[in-house]
Amino acid sequence: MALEHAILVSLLEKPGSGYELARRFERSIGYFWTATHQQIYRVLKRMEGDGWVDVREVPQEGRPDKKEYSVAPLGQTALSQWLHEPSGPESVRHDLAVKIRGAAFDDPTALIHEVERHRQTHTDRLAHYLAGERRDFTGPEGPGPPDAGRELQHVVLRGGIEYERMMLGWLDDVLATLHRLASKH
Amino acid sequence: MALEHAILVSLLEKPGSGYELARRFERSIGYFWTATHQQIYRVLKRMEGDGWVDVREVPQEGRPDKKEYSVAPLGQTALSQWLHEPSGPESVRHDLAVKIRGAAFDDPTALIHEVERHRQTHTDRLAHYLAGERRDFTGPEGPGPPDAGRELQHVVLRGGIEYERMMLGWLDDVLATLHRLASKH
DNA sequence: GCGGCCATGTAACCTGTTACATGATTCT
DNA sequence: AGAATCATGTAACAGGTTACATGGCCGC
Repeated sequence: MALEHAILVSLLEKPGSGYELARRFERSIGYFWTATHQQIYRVLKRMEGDGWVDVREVPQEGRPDKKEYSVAPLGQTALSQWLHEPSGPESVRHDLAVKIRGAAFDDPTALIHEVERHRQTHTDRLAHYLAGERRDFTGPEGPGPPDAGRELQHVVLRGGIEYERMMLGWLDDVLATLHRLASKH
Repeated sequence: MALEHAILVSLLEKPGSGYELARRFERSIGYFWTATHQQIYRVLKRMEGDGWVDVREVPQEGRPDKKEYSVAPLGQTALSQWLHEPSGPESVRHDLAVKIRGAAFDDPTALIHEVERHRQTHTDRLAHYLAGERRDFTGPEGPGPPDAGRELQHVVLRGGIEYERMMLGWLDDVLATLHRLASKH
């Protein structure tokens, strides 16, 4: 399992509460690892029990108090160990591909709207990624030391961007195929 | 959930046993939806109880008897209904991206081997997909009616091919980044 | 007053993974 | 003799999803 490790990475980048982690899993990290707040609270509690993270109660004004988590030495070790062991092939789950093959036994044209909907979400995400790239990764690299973290975050973001571009191209191919099938009958 | 639906599509393409389905989930269908045989037997039993599939005991010589499943009318209806409802955004799980961001807090160069390993599996898969495309989707379309099923299977395969190409490009980018970080210190 | 954000959780349930179990046949 | 393939399953556990629950503050 790797949710624990994703949380460790996020907390190393910046300590925060379960709620804040949940928000991050809807944004940056969520682009390659999804998790709900229930899942996060559950795992965080286990990690606390295992001594992977430290907790600090932070009283707040005007809003509920929060528990700020940060990575403990044991967590560092666990992460390092995980980084050094090979990870298997990722399991894939593409509803849309199943639907496209299933459409052969139903009305293929009925899928056009669904595919267009997906196309829209990928367009939006691409725009969002590109905005993030412009915001965080343009300008001079600075005269200081080359920031490894920054470079690595950037290359992951580039992966997201390429993924969205690939998907848009493929979805156009899918739409063209569906339209061809529609006109041929 | 869509494992049920993936099974329905597979059985519509060709009826078969649980074992045969498990094999298909290692090949063609497995490219966009993974499942183990245990999972398949469990779900198949539920689908049988729900009247989505019919079973036929097939005695065999020289090998164990098998149960051949095929889609029942209720299953057809269920599939059709699923095809017409929108599906949410797919949940993503990319260990490698987590590891890359995590590498900022460890030794980034240690990841090089892991990334190269992934690169190799993607190279292999691409070759495999391309071989499948040559085998199944070359030659004249034939003078007969345009086969919707064939066209749709092909467009899904093209998606797989584009995905692998994108991944190879990105992994090269990742490797270049890791090497750059390694040389700068 | 209503909806949304911040913040934390519990409980039930459904899915997915790993390990174990059996047994005949075919190939090397 | 040993390994691989065909064929079906059970059991235990880990991980993920959905629904429910609470409660103050802020803006419209």
